[in-house]
Amino acid sequence: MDQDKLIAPKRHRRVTAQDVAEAAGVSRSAVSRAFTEGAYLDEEKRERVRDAALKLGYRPNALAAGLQGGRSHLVAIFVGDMRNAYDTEVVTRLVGALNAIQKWPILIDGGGLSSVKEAMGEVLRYPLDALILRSGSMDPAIARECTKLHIPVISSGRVLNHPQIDNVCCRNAQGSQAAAQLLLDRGRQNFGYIAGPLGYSSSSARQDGMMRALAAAGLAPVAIEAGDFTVESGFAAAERLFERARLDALLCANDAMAIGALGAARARGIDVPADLSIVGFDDISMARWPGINLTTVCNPIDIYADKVVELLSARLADPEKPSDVAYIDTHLVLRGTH
Amino acid sequence: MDQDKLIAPKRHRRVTAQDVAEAAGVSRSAVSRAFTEGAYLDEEKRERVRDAALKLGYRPNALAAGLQGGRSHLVAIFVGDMRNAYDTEVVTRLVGALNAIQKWPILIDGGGLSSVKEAMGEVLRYPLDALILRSGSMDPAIARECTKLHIPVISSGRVLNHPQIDNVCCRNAQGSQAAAQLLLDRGRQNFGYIAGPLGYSSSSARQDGMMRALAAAGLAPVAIEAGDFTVESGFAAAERLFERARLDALLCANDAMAIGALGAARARGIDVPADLSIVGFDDISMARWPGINLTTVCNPIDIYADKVVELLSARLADPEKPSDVAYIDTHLVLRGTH
DNA sequence: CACGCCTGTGCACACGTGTTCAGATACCCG
DNA sequence: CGGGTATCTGAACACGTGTGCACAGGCGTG
Repeated sequence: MDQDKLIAPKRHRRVTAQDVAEAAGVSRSAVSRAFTEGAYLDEEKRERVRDAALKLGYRPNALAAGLQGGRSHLVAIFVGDMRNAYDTEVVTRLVGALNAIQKWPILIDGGGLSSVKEAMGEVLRYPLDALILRSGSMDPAIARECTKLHIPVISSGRVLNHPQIDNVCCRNAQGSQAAAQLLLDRGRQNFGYIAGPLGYSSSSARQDGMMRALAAAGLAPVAIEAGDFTVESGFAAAERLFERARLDALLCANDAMAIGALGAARARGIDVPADLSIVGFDDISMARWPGINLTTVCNPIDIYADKVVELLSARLADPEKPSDVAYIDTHLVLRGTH
Repeated sequence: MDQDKLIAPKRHRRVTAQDVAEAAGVSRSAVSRAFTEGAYLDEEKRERVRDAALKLGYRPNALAAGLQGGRSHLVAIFVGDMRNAYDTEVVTRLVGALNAIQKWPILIDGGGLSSVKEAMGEVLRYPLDALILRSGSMDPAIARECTKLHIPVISSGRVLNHPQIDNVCCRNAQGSQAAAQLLLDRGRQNFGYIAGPLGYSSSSARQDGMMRALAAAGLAPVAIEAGDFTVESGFAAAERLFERARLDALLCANDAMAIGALGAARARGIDVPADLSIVGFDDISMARWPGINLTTVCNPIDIYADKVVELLSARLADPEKPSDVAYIDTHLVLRGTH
C-alpha cells in the first residue's frame, strides 16, 4: 500500500504526524493530542510521542493547522515608509511585541513598493489574524476592504473612523501645545514651524496644537515651511525659513526634520539654543545621540506597541466588540536645544 | 444537504472557490484554473469566473494552496538586533526586495526576545520557502536545524561554512584596509580602533584589515577599545581611548560607534578632522546627515539585499545546487571627518 | 470515414492537521 | 454482578486548494 511512496520518495517530504505515529506505535490522532493542551491522552503515551517527535524532528504543520482551525497566527504589518526613522522604531517594537505573544508579523513596506495595492491583495490571500496599519497616508479603501474580509484592522498613528477598526494614536495637539508653551515661557516670540506633507493628520494636528498655544499668548507663527519628514527635507525647509524670517523658536512636525533643521542652523552659525530653540516630536533614538541631544516631545514607542497588541488581543477575544481608540499621552523631554 | 450550513452559518466563513463556482455556474476546478496561469480554460468562462470572484471578494486561500502545492511563499527573516541601525536598514531593503518578488517576510527580532530559540521553533512550523539570517552572532545550531528541515538558509553578514547554506558578505578586511590607507596617506600615524563585541566576525575581519594596512607601513595601533555597536558605546569607548592615548586617527567597526566617537571628540573639544580623523563602516543613512557627515566605508545595502534575493531565487530554482558565497565590494565615501 | 491531435472539463485525490463521535476500557458504587 | 461514570482511543470528517487523470468533443489530415 505504500508502494508509491517507496518507489518515488518525494523530494524531501516533511515529517508528518503519521510518521511520528508509526514510530511511536500509536494512532495519528494520539500524536495530534500529544501536542494539544488539555486533550485526553495517557501521560506515558504522550511522552513516548514527544520522544519520537523530537527524534524525527517533527513539528505540526502550521499551514494545515491554520487551515483546519480558526487562527493562522499571521499578522500583516503595513508600514507606509520604512525609511522613516520613527516608523521603523515603531515597527521594531511591534515585531518584538508580536513575537512575544506568538503572532508572526508579515511586513509590507509601502515606501519601497510600486504596487502597494497589489501586494496587499496577495497578502490578503492568507487568512490573517489581523492587519496593523502603520502609516500616516494609508489608503482607507484598503482598510475597508479588510473589514469586509472580516479580519481585524488596527490603525496606528491615524484615527480611521470605522465601526470595526481599532485605533492607537498619540495626543498630537497636546504634545506640541506643551512644546510651544515651553518656549513661550522661555520668552520666545518669533515662531517658525516645519510641517510634514499635506494629508498627514499627525502633522496637521501638531501644527494645530502649536497654534493654540501661540493664540493663547496673542501670537501667531512668523513663518511655516513643509518637508517630507526626512532629515534632508528638514534641512532644506529650515534654510528657507532662515532666509525668510528671523526666528528664535522652531517647532518641527517630527524629530528627523528637527535634526535636519539643527544641522542647517549650525551651518549658518546660529547658536542653538542661545539664539534659537529647536524642538522636535517623537523622541526617536537618534534624538538622544551625543552631538544632537534634541529637546523633543516624547511619543512613547513602547507604550504604543503595547497598546496595539492589547487592542489586538481584545479584538481577537471578542470580534464583535465595538471599535476602540487608545490615546497615548506625550511628555516633554528637555535636552539641549530649547 | 447544506442544512447544517444554513442552520448554523459559520461566524464569518471565508468566500471559497465553491461559492464562486456556484455563482458563476461552473465547476470548482474551473475556478481554480481561472486563477492559474497557463491552465486550460475557455476565455469567456475565465472572465465569468473572475467577475463572480470580484463581486464576492474571493481570493484563493494561500494556506490551502501552500499546503497542497510546494511553496508557501513565506520567508522568515531572523535579525539579531533590530535596534541596530545598519541591521534595520538591511532589513528594510530586504523586505522591499522580497515584497517585489511576491515573497512575504516574517520577521523575528532576536534583540527584543528572551526566548529566541523557542520563537524560531514556532515559526519553523510554517513550511517556509527560506530563512534569511541577518545577524553577526546567530547560533549556528539553529541554522543547522533548518537545513535538516530542508529549508534553504541564507546567511547575511557572516559566512557560515555549511554545504547547504548560501552566504552574502561584504569584503570587510578590504574595506577597512582602504580606510586605514586613506588616513596613512593623509599622514596619520597614531591609530586607535573601536571594535565590536567579541564573536562578531565582521568586527574582527575589519580590525584585521586595518592591522594589515598599518603593518605594511611599519605601524601598529596605539590603542583599541570595544563597544557593542551602539552610539552610546562608541561614545564611551572613545572617551576611554582619549584618556589612554593621543590619537590622530580613529577607525570604528561600524558607523553608529563612529558617530558616538565623533560626539565624544567634539565634547572634548577635539577638532575633527583637523586634529583627529574618524572613519566609520557601513554608510548608514545617518552618516550623511548634516552635522554628522561621516567619512566611512560604504557597505552597499541595496546590492546586499539584491544579492540575497538573487541567491534565494537560484536556490529555489535548484535546491540541490552547491552553496554559494557572494562577496560584496566596499568603497570609501569621503565626507567631512577624515 | 478513420485516426490522431488539441482544447476544454469534471471527478477525485492529496496536502496535514484538529476535533467530533462513538466505542472501548477501567473503575467505583450500590 | 449490574450499571453508571470517567478516562482513553481510533476512525472519520472538514478545512480549501491545485492538479493528474480520464473523457468529451472539434478539427484537420490521410
